[in-house]
Amino acid sequence: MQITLKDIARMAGVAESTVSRALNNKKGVGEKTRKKIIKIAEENNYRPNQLARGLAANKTNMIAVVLSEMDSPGNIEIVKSLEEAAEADNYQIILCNTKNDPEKEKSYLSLLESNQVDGAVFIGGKLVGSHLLRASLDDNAIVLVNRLSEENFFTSVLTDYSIGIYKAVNHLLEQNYNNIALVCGSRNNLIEEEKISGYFNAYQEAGFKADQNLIFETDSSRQGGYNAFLEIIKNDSVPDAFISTKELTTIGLVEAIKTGGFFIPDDFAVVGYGDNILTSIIEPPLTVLSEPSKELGRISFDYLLKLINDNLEGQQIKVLAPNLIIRDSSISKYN
Amino acid sequence: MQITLKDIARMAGVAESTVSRALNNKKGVGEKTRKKIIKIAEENNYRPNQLARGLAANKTNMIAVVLSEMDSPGNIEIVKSLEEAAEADNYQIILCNTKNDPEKEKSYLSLLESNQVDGAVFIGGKLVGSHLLRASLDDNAIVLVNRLSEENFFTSVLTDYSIGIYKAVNHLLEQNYNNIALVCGSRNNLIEEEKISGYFNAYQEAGFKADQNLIFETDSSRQGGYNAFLEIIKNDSVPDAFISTKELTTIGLVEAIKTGGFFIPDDFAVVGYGDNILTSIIEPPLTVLSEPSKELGRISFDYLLKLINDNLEGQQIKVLAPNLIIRDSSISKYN
DNA sequence: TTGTATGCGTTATCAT
DNA sequence: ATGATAACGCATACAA
Repeated sequence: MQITLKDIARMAGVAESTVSRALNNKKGVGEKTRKKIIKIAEENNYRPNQLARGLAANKTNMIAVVLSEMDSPGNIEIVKSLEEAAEADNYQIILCNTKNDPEKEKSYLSLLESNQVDGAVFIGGKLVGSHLLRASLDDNAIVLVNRLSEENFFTSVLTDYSIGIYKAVNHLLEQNYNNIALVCGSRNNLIEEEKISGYFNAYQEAGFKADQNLIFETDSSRQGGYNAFLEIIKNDSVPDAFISTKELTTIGLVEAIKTGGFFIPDDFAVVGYGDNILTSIIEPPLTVLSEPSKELGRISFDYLLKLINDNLEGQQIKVLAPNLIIRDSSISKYN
Repeated sequence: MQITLKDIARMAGVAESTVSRALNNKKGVGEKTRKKIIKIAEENNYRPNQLARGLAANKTNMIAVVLSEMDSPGNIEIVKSLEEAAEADNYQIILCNTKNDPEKEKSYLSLLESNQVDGAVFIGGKLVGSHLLRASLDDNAIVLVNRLSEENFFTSVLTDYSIGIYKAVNHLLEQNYNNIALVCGSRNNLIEEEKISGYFNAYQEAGFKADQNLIFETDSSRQGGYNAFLEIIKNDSVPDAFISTKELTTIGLVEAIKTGGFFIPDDFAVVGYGDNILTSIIEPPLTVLSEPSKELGRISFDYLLKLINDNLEGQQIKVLAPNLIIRDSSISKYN
């Protein structure tokens, strides 16, 4: 059995409360007794029982990080960044993978409701469900990352996909690609609608007419991107460029193009998503929209911490713009 | 404030202990009262406070997963698999990233000592330190994954790197590559010694003489692999094949070769490490040693669960062999 | 400065 | 079958 406060108190010949104060650096303890207590604690490798501490103080120093999917390098990057921020503030992270299953999300939410964590950040995923809404009413500390919804009462940190796609389309138009296909996720997700609006905005501003038929929905997997290409080239009007808006979709799309015997950017230009190791090693080097993963992680933890400590007034929404990193895959040779 | 057992008890007009029994499906509760209690609990969205529960029952249903590095796709894969296994058994995962810092490892170990988690699995990393040893004496539930050391008292799940490298060398020799360079990590890690022994074994068995000078140490990063190649070609005797034993090193190595204007496998054959998306999209398709990540995760959780429940007698060591997946990068055209 | 006492929300051991 | 009560290990308000 572990050694407890009581044991230390007995050994030091003082009361438990004194030990508690001494070990938590609270004032009201004589310097001599404090020294003695700390010495004894160290000698015996005393570790406060965090459960008891949490129960008494109503604080666990743990947060839940709820991931919609673990296959996305960007999401992992966000988690890494969150972990660093959390560690600096002495917070532990409980990792939750929902695989986009709302039921799992609901069950992980009970970590909050059962006081196991002080707060939670939800990364990605679909619409906010009623379970999340209720959690917000219960005044829990919740931050949303890259998740959008109609009734959003939550503090959020978002990537501005609209401006991102806008930049990408603009760039492609400048390179004289005019039939730009947009490969995105299911439109029942508001985030995808954002992308589409950026697409139309860019076309409109440039004075071109966007073609509704060049927008393709697919799931966010590698296979999804692969299949998307196969579907697209079945069309009457074949595009001359692709914008892929998810990380793995991008990979699959490029593979499909190459497998089909086509060349990038000669036959098709490609703008992918995510400045990660994948898009940096695939050939040709890919022009991508780069998500500010580090910032997303850091800022969301900042917000969460403030929410936990009641230092955040009202709903905060931070929107970060992705960068367009231009590489070979979108540079027309006929310019 | 959350609703508690006491509240439910009051509403149902029974004692707290009865509520506890009813909600935990323990016997000794009348069917009618049980139904009534459950109904009230559900109506009020009651969530047992896990801290209190853990404190009383000395069980948290949480485990720590301590990662030496998060940049390895294989490690992430292990975590995913662990998460699935854990979720099935109603365990939560606390994610800990040590970045190979022994101090951090030590601090994460206190999660065990402070009763915050029921057990911990350590993935990768260097030698077992004295802190871990002490933890083992304290009878904590600990499982080691892909970590080796002299004084190893721990239940472990290991990849047999020796046999892996052996297979790789054998394969390359068969393809008539005779000067095989081995790129591995620092030899102060026993796991790396394992690799080297596999290398020598294969050479010896084939009746060839292995060249000590063809073994190169580098860190496990992409840059490490890149630099390794640059160093190696400075040598008098240049190899005709490479075996890279880490995931990111593999990527860097291939990049260096290609950047140098060389071709794979014409100028150099390459056997990489890790059957992940990276090695599947890099060109040419890479022959790799495939680590059984899924099994590593699953089995380590199995062991851990048994340790927690005192169902594991003695020290268990499970060794899994990696597969050699042969693709273009190691197939000689002159065969 | 230090000690006493109480509570945090459960589970578990006794009675009844 | 049910209830009263004592732990679990700590923090904290209050008393001394």
